[in-house]
Amino acid sequence: MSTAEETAGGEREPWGEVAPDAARRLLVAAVEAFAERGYHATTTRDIAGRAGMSPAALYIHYKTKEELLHRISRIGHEKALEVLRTAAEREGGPAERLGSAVRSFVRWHAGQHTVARVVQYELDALGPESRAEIVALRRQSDAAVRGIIEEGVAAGEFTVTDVPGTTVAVLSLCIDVARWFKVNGPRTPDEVGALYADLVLRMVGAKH
Amino acid sequence: MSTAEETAGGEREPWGEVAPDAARRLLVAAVEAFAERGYHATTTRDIAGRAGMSPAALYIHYKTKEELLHRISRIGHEKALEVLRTAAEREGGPAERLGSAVRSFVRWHAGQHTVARVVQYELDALGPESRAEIVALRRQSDAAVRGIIEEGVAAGEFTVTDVPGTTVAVLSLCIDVARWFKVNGPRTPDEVGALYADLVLRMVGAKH
DNA sequence: TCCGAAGGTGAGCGATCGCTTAGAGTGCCC
DNA sequence: GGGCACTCTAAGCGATCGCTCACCTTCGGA
Repeated sequence: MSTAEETAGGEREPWGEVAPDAARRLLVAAVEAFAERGYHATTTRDIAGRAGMSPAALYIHYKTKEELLHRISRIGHEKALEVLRTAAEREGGPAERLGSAVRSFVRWHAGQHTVARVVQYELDALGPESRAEIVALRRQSDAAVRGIIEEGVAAGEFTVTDVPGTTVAVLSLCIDVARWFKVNGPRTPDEVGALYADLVLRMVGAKH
Repeated sequence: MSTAEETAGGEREPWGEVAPDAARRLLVAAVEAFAERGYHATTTRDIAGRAGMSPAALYIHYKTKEELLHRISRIGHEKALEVLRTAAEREGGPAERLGSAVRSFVRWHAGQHTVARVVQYELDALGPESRAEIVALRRQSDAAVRGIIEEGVAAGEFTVTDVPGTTVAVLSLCIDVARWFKVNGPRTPDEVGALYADLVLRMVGAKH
């Protein structure tokens, strides 16, 4: 795998684009709190406390608690989509590209599982217009995966009868990693990614 | 498939064992509310209102709001485990039994997706002792699936290198159905179950 | 040297939360 | 008919929530 693939999506500096410093610290604190307790169970006092600030300081940088969730969701989804696309658009046949996409996407959901948990499981807490924006990003992930599967079927490399259904299953499998992955568990994000890439290639009946 | 397999887990009368009538109505209302908005975003006034009662009536039948979630989680997990085991213990080879187990388990998570959503995604809202009880039930589901896969590998019918990892992936795939399944979507619970059974048999490299 | 913008705090407002209490209605057994 | 257990309601308590306001500090530029 290439170096570009490894660092795509800013896995090293997840929130480097957020400024100023206090706003970034609040956002990082919110990600931790939301991932641990969930959006509704997290208080603004808890977020501010984790960032080493008073409760009122939060409202200098963000209008509401929901805006914090919205910013986290949008940036997180964009990172995940970037990771997926970078791997999906590399050179090679459908099997190589699907395997690479799943490996990268899963590695991101495992390695950044706190962000991923918020991004994937707290969507309902957003208002209608914010949620619509995020759903649009999600559809692009779906289209990217479905595109490779369709290509593989057309090229005779995959044997899939229900392409939309298999696409949903593949994405569901990858996303749910964020729910069960534990940092102190028996597997590294890399190992889970490799396992899942193999499983998905079996699901689409890839010839090897 | 057998009639026993179709009705296992009380898919027709999900809360028939809960008495008296008012307690069951409150529990059904809580399932709906928790599934729609999440545990922490649901108020006791909302639950009582859906059941057509005053807020205070809730505390005649349940000590706290958390006890309601605990009861829902325990009963729901027991139903899901019963569905899984009934299908897993039927006659036939590993491939037939794994396919049957996945089909039934997925059909339950799709058909009872409101219950399943609460049961699978609101676990963190439970206290330590309640959560431990539920986690124990979940381990039994894991053991049931892993058992079949190990059997299939031993019999030379499956080709799986990482049995625990594949088991986690299979269960994750099935459980996450509760998150994305929509009643008015393009597929019935039966259809999703059939699709997923096929996908899982491919994942384990079942010979056919 | 003075000033205004920017970033921060302590105190607290109005609303709403989970939950409790006092008492009323109902049916069943003697 | 009287007593009692059970079920439910109206009212509201104390705590905590998201968020606001008045005020303080810091600092770069004219």
